[in-house]
Amino acid sequence: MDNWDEIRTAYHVARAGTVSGAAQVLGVHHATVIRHIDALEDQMGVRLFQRHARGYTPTEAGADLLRVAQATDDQFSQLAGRIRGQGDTVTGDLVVTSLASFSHVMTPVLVKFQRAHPDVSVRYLTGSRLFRLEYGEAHVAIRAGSPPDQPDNVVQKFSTENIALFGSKDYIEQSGMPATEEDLKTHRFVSFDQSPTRAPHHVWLKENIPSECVTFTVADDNSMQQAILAGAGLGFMLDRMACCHPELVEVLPSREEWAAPLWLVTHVDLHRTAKVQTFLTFLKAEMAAIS
Amino acid sequence: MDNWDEIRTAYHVARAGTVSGAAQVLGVHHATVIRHIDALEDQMGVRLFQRHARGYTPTEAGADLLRVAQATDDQFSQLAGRIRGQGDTVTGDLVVTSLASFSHVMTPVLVKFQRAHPDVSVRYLTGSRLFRLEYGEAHVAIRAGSPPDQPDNVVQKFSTENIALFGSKDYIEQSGMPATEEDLKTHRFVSFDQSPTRAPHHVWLKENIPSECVTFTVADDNSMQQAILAGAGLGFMLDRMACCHPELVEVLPSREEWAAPLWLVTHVDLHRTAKVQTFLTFLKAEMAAIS
DNA sequence: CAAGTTATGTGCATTTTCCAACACTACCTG
DNA sequence: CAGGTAGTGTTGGAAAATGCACATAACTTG
Repeated sequence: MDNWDEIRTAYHVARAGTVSGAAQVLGVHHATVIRHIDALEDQMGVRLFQRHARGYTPTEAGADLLRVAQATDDQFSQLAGRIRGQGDTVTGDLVVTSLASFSHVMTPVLVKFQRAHPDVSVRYLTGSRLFRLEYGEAHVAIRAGSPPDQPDNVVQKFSTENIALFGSKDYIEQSGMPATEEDLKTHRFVSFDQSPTRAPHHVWLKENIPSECVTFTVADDNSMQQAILAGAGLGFMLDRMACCHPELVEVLPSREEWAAPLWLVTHVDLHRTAKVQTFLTFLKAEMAAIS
Repeated sequence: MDNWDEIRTAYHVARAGTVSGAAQVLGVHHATVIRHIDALEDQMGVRLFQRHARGYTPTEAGADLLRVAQATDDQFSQLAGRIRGQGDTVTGDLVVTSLASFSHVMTPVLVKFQRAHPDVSVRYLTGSRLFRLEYGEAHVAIRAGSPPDQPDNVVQKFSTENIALFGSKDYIEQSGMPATEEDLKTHRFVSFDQSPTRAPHHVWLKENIPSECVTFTVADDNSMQQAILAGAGLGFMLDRMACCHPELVEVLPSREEWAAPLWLVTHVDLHRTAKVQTFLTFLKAEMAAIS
C-alpha cells in the first residue's frame, strides 16, 4: 500500500460523498480525484466506491478506509500542530556541550536557564571526545581555540578568556616569587601530559621553559587546577577561575597572546529555532553580567 | 498538513537514516527524496533532519514524525490486508432485495446460505419501494418483468415463474367451476388496485374480464393470496405458491404468455466479488433443487 | 596516503500528473 | 415538461514532479 496521497483523496471522497466535493476540499480538479480512486481500486483489486450519477457511495472496503484514514488525518493534524509549534516554543531537550573545564561557568547558567524555562530539559555534555553537532549530538557547543570552520556550523564569538601563570601561596612561600622570566627556569611547573595541544600558552611553555622543570603532568583541566592549588608547581589558569581562589598568587599577568578565544557553535539546521536562539541570548546576557 | 506522500518519504528517511537508503526502499530517485524533505520542512517551518555527509539524523520533530508515521504505516498495512482479502472472502453484509411475494422462496435459501457461511450477515430487504443497486442499497436484487436495462447493472436470467388462475375449493363449490372462458364473466375476481402494472396476466385480465367482475382489489401479493384462499374470487397466482395450498383449484392452466420472467440483478461494481458470486451460484443451485 | 565506497546536492531533459473545457446523465422545480 | 443544477467521465495541452548525470564531501581500507 504505497501512495498515501491517493488514500487521502479516497478519504475525502468518502467524507464528501461526491468526487466534485472532495476535489473542492482538496483544491484539485475532479478529474484528478477520479484518477486517484481508479488507481487505488486497481491496486486493491476491490471497488472502494459505487459510482452513480449523484456521487460516490463507499462500499464496505471504502467505509473501512474511511475509518482508518479519519484516524490518520487526526494524527497528522496533531503532529503538524506539535511540530509547527516546536520551532517557536522553548520546550524539549536542550543539549549543550563544552570542554569540561568550563563546567564551573556553564553549570550555574544552565541551571538558571532551566529554571526560567521549566519545559526544557537540559543535558550538559562534557566528555573527553568532541561531541559533533553534525550528527545532532548537541544543540550548542562552546569551543576554544581557533574558530571552527565546519561548513554547516554557525560560529559566533563568545568571549576571550584571559590566562595567566599562577602558583599557590604555599608553593611561593617555599620556592620564592620569581622576579624575572629567567627566574622561572628554577621553578617547577604543572602542565598537560597529552602533547598535541596547540593552545598558545602551552606552546609558550614548551618554548621558554626547559622540559625538566615540568615535574607534574595531568590529563585534564580539573586535575590541573587541583595540582596547582596543592602546590605542585606553577601553571596556567583562567583568570576567571583563579579569582575564586584567594590562596593563588599571580606569577605572570595575562598576556594577549595567551588569551583563549571562546566560540559559540550551533548547527545551521538548529540555529534559527526559538529554543537555541533563546538560550544563546540568555547565555550572552549571563556572561556579560558575570564579568 | 496536506501531501501525505511527503510524510511517507520522511518516514522512510527517518527509518533508513539516509536519503539514498530511503530512495531505494521507496523505489524512487534520491533527488526526489531530498525534494520531498525540503518541501515538508518548508511547510512546517522546522527542520526535520540534520543533514551531514553520512546521512540524515532526525531532529526532535523528525523523531515525532517517525513515531506517528510508523503507526500510520501499520494501520495502512492492516487496512490493505483487510481490503485485499475482502474481495476474495465471503464475509460482512450481504444485502438481498426482492419483491415481497418471493419471500417464501427466498427466506429459506437465505437462511441456508447464512448457515453455510457463518461470517456473513444477511439482510433481506422487501419493501414497497424499489431498492436501488446504484446507491449501494443492495448487493443482489431479484426483479420481475421485462429485463432491467440500467447501464451499470449486471442482469442474468434467473427463472420463469408460471402463473395460472386459481380459486379456493369453497369458492368453486359455491360459484361452480367455469367450463369455458365465456363462463368466467359470471365469476368474481381478485385483482390489484394500483393500475400501472404491466404484468401480462394482469393485462389479459383487464382485456378479457369486465371490470364489474373484479369485486375485490388488493395492494400487495400477500393480501392477494390471502383473499383467494378466503374465497373472495378467482385470481392469478404463481404455480410455485399455489402447490403449497391443496385447498386451491386451478381454474385456468398456466400459459406461456402469462409467465413472469425473473432476473438476478447485481451492480457491476460488486458483481465480480467472491461474496456475490458465491451467493449467486448458491442461489441458482438451490432453485434448481427445488423445482 | 591514495583509491574506493557511500553519501548529499544541483542543473537539465523527460515523463508523469494535473488542469481546463466539454459531453453526458440524473434529479429537482416552477 | 422544459429549463436549471449538480454530479460523473473523457479528452488535448500545460505544469509539475521525477529521473539522470555529474560534482562534491567524508569515511574506510589496503
